[in-house]
Amino acid sequence: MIYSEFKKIVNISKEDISGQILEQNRDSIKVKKEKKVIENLIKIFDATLEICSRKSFQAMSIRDLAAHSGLSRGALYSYFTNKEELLNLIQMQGRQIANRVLTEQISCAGGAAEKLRIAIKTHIYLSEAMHNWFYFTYIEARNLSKPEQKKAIESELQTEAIFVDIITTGVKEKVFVSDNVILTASVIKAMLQDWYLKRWKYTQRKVSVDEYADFVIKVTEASLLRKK
Amino acid sequence: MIYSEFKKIVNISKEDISGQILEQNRDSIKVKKEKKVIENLIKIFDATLEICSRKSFQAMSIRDLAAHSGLSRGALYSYFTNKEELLNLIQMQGRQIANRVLTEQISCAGGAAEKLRIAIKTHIYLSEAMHNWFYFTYIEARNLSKPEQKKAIESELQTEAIFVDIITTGVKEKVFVSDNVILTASVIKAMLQDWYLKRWKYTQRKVSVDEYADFVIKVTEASLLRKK
DNA sequence: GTCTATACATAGATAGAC
DNA sequence: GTCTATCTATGTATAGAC
Repeated sequence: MIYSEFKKIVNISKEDISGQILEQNRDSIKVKKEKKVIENLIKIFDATLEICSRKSFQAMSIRDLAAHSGLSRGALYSYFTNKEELLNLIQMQGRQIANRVLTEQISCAGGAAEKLRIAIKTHIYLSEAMHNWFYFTYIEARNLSKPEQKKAIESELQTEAIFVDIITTGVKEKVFVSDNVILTASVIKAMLQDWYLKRWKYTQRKVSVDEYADFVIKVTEASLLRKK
Repeated sequence: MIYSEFKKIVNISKEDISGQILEQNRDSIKVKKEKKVIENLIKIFDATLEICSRKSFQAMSIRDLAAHSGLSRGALYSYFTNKEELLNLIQMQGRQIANRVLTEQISCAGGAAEKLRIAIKTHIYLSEAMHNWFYFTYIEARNLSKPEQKKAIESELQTEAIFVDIITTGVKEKVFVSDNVILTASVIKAMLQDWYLKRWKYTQRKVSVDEYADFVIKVTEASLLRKK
């Protein structure tokens, strides 16, 4: 799998899942024509994420969003009942895309060592293809409502659990050595997150996605594959 | 060095540096009595960081801050000219404390391998002792003015440079093996930051500061000390 | 379905009393 | 030095025209 191919898969999921968002939020979304809704939801989400890569969600006014999305302030309120709900919709959409792509990709790997490499690479590719969303979700997490916060934490722990599973299997199969599987998974996640949290740094230093992914794999394997 | 000792050093620096903050901001701070200023600045900073561990700086109103700090809204404006300046003061104070303690601690180490262990442990201890500040600075970074943002980035890169230096020395002395010193330093930083960014997770799992620090040291050494 | 105009709330900042 | 009262700006959300 090369990155450009990967990006296409993500974009297809994006339109696809905007349809699901409509289904799941029929009551808040006042516009009836499905085609119109999907088209405008994508406009609204993209504009929001673009603005929020520079300032916080709270600092983004509805006036800002209207200007950037091309819709008027009034029209925007046909797609969500209030600003907080917009936040929730974006969370929902992103999580659904990320989950789908991640599980799809990982399912087709063989042994634990290969699974680990693919999981790392896929996660980094994913956060590259959906960079604004990953950054947004991370940074806005504490501004969510309590129930939404809970969902975000669950999603975070679920991703971590994927790594815990892979490593545990690897230890059983005696390809990995680890005396603390959970901490190992935690620091892998920390390294994965750095890619989207400090993107300015890596861009500036011309570190490519693949270079970073390969490096994380190397560090991880140095720890897990080592002989005592 | 054990954590409880370390914490005392940080608290002494805190009062100490509030005095410096006053010197450096004589024109914005309208209150004249030095003792009063230091006392109230600490109240204001602590209250701000406490509130901002739960909501964003923008979401914190001056009314919130007045209630939590014990000062009235009017009185607060005797210590800063506007809300943004309060943000800058807190950045300034935190950076000065962190820099002082970090350089002090690292200076007294021997070889590269020991220096690396001490640098990792000190950074994690520091972010534990000043947790609210580290979290705040990270999460509010993009809401700073351009010049303040520049300072934050400099400070970030400076910390990274400490690790780059140590590793480079270690490679020269042939105690470390690394084909990409900068990426190695980057992922070490990522692991260090996870301690204060995901503190809820580690608290919940009852992972202690020392346990985490030792684990990060182990992962790092597995990568750097490995035989080809 | 989308627009413009506007009501209403919140929050930063200041003035003047104590 | 600190307080309360208040001015003013900004931003969310809605109503009603097109």
